[in-house]
Amino acid sequence: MQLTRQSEYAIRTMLELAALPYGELLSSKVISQRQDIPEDFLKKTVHLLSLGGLVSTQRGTQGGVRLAKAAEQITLAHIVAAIEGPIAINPCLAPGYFCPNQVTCPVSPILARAQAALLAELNKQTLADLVKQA
Amino acid sequence: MQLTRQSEYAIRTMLELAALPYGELLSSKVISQRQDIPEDFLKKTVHLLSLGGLVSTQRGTQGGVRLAKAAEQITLAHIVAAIEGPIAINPCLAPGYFCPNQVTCPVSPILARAQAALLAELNKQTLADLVKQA
DNA sequence: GTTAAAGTTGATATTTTTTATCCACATTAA
DNA sequence: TTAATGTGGATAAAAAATATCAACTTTAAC
Ligand code: FES
Ligand code: FES
Repeated sequence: MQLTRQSEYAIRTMLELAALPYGELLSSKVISQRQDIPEDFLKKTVHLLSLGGLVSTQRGTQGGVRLAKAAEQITLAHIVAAIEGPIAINPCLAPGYFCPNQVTCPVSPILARAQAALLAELNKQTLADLVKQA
Repeated sequence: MQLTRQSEYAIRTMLELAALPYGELLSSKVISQRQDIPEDFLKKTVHLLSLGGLVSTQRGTQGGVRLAKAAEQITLAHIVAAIEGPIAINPCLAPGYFCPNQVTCPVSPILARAQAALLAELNKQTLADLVKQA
């Protein structure tokens, strides 16, 4: 019932990027040093963020990572989903999975509501809001 | 970000018990057969529920497990907490842990709110409500 | 009293997931 | 041309979750 450490790495990375002037690049190496995250592991994390469309990357000398869209359009839920996949507090609630018991299962509606509430909160504030507060 | 299978076992067990006339015993063995849960693993799960004050147990022949309080006073949140400990979607939010960054950390308030929303939903309906629906 | 049914407890094994490391490669700006 | 950087895949190490085993205690039933 916890976020993985990798999600936390991703959040911290996104906060670093969002604090920069929009469009500016920061290398994984620098991020890993500033945030004390294992460099090679962070690289993969950044790659996941990239696949999720949250950051774009630039190879080569002076390359790095930058936000792929405005910080106003990014929320914690987006970041977590990019790393861990769609948030599902129970396998039965994962998209694409149809549980055979679902019709009679009295638990699943409650979990569904709980999950929706969780998600709603994670979407309430944008990355931009977070940076302002810090 | 998921409930463990053990929590699911616990929920299914509690539903079995709540379906019984109040105070009636059911042995771990029978529950494990009905719900297709490894018996020895279920025994430990039941023990956790017992430590959490949700069920009481009776040793010896004809012994078993029964609800320790009315199904109206038990929610999913209680069950999960008995198995996994206090629900914390992030280590920083675990009771007793004081994160040194908490003062400046912009993420923690959001996670705290998300966690509260999750918990509220998990507490909204009682075990008794669930049994009625099934 | 004996016995068999049950919960208790702790050790250990297995499996799965998460985290970390390593390295060969592709791209690109300087 | 070269050094900095992301890409991608393999592998290892660590941690957590799940499962199994076995010796023990309690207790109702006979
Ligand atoms: S068991 Fe799958 S929905 Fe409840
Ligand atoms: S890092 Fe602990 S509260 Fe944010």
